[in-house]
Amino acid sequence: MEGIIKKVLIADDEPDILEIISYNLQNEGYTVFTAKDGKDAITQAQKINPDLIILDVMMPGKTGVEVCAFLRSQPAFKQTLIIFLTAMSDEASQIKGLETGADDYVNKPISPKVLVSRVNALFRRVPNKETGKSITIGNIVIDPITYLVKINDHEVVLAKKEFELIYLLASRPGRVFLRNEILSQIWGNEVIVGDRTIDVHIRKVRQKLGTDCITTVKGVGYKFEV
Amino acid sequence: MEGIIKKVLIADDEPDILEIISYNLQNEGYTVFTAKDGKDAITQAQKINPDLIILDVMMPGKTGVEVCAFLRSQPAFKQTLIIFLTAMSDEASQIKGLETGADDYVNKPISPKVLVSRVNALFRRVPNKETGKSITIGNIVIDPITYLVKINDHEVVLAKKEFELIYLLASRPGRVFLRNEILSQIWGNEVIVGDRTIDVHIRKVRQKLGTDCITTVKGVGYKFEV
DNA sequence: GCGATTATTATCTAATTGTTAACTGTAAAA
DNA sequence: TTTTACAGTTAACAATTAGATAATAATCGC
Repeated sequence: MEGIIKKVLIADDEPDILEIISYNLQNEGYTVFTAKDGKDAITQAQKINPDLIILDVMMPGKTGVEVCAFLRSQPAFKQTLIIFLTAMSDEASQIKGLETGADDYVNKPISPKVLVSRVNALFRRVPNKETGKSITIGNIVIDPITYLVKINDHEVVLAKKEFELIYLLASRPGRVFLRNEILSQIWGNEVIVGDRTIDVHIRKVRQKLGTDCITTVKGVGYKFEV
Repeated sequence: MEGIIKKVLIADDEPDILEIISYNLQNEGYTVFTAKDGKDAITQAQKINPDLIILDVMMPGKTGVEVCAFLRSQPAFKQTLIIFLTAMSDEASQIKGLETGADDYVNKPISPKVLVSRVNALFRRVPNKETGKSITIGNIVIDPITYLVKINDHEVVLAKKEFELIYLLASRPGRVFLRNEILSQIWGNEVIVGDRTIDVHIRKVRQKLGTDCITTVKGVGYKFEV
């Protein structure tokens, strides 16, 4: 059943906005959760693992941009859709917002109907979110919430990049990920790292996991296989 | 190899707009094509198969919305990203635009930088147009996603060039590929390799596959046959 | 700020993959 | 039958690519 009904988390400190957006999205068939500030948004996101998060930029405590940056640094939320909501319509903040990893940026005052259209458009493009859930393949369990990998119930502790690597590869078992894809998914498009960096991480993962579940496809990339 | 450089088609009847957007997208590394009206946009789209189409809504002849609706009705363009550009900022047209199947809707006056950010955001979300489908012919499956060739469920591992060769030939079974075509498709037009290079690769593929599914057409080229 | 962990780079090595060259086989044309 | 024009075969060589390891840099938690 999961994947059919989409979960949307809305974070805004203005109750009115929360209410009107909730109402409109619920009407459209989404399951809506709300958060009243940035910290709350993160807590809730981790609890309910939503398909989409709508973030007000100006919130007390943590701003929407900070929340987005934090979530995007976690493998579990790399693929989660994020829309910014803001009163600041200036160019610079819009660009900044989109570059932080948001999928859309909507200026206030908001037309609820336009927002709903934009939400629909995003979901049309990304039909089923494949991340956020723990992945089980054979005797290996990879859980992005706890950052733990279990092999035959034996826990393996991986560093962040190592975890992101195995999680990415395991998200589509068998599929070859080009080095470029790995770079843009894990390091981002702006960051430039040397050629051997991926290899070194791959090596560490292979070492720690013991099992050789990562196959090299020379000249192409790597893939997860059991 | 394709997949890394994205092709963007821009359709607008105002040359100034075309130019400024082209310039900014080219700077960002995209390959840009332009069309001056709706009809032209469709012709070009079919010719170059772009990854993203930016459509002005108000164009002489066919409007952007009509172009979008037409393209979306064709299987080849179901996955193509589409952004509307428009002076009409009213709610209704925005909703209409998004519901026609557009992925984003940007109001004029356009900030080129914001547009570039939005284009980047879309490509970030839809990174790989799943380049290449798996080919099944008889008892042979050639899958570019996993980089595997299966013969009667028996997996054969090919090197990169070998795989590219069989994939190219199998993409049009029965059709003869001239040696020149093979060279330009797999090696590219700049690279110059000796006459026997293709033969050697063909030989390895034949050897590894066991089955002789590659037929030599003397004086012409090679073709895939079962 | 300090120590520990994690990430990246540099360098070397090993392995694989790609190309060339020289030779052989073969089938059609002269 | 001989010639010719290709393609096939093979092995040697070249180039590319990834693995290993150690050293350096950056980051995190206290």
